[in-house]
Amino acid sequence: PMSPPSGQPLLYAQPYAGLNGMLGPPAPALHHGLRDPLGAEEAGPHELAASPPLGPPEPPDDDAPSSDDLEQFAKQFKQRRIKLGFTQADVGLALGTLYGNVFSQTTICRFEALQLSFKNMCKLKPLLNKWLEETDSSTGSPTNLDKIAAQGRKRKKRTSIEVGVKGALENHFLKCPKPSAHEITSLADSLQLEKEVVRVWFCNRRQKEKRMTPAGVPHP
DNA sequence: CGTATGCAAATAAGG
DNA sequence: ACCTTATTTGCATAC
Repeated sequence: PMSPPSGQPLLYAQPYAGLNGMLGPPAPALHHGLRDPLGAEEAGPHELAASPPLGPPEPPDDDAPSSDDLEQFAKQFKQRRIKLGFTQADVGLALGTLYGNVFSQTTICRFEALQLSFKNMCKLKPLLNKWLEETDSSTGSPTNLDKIAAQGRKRKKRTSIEVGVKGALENHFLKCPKPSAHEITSLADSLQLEKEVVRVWFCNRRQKEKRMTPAGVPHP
């Protein structure tokens, strides 16, 4: 009586590293040795099949990389990156001033370590590949024209909420998990936070709550 | 110093 | 305009 269809809350499954035998209904217990302090949780049979070149609504180019392709690319990317003398942070920044989306050192790090979801990896690969070509090739790339910042920064900077403020929010949450728009505005004002930040905080907090409370507790 | 990670903001997509 | 669920990122800080 649980596990709704396609229900896979928290934790991203490990996409690649094709080590999953495709079968084995109730016989997991096999995990590769990787950084995975948590995890060890799986419920959704995820068929990681290489999407064939077939596809109805396939956007422009962009073939469907296989897990192996990604693995290989990531490895090669890191190797070349280092050879060229760039740090992960450098790359993340370059992507920003070059294509508009900045990425953190963290993300580049995870890409190289294949620690992102399959879909996410596919999305970032073209970007990193382009940077690599741009930077690598052209030994003689004359003066690298660092374009204007062109802050196409699309993503909002992550807000760091102070512990004290966090406590206050937590307090309110206990009293009322779903405050009205008005209450949120008022709370945001008193805590000196943007209303949107507070609204999202509650959304995320509710999500966390569900995650912590396994289904149920039907009748205590 | 550059890299790896835990926790969790911010976002995406369907209501 | 806001919620929910699922995911993508990244601040902070531990290696």
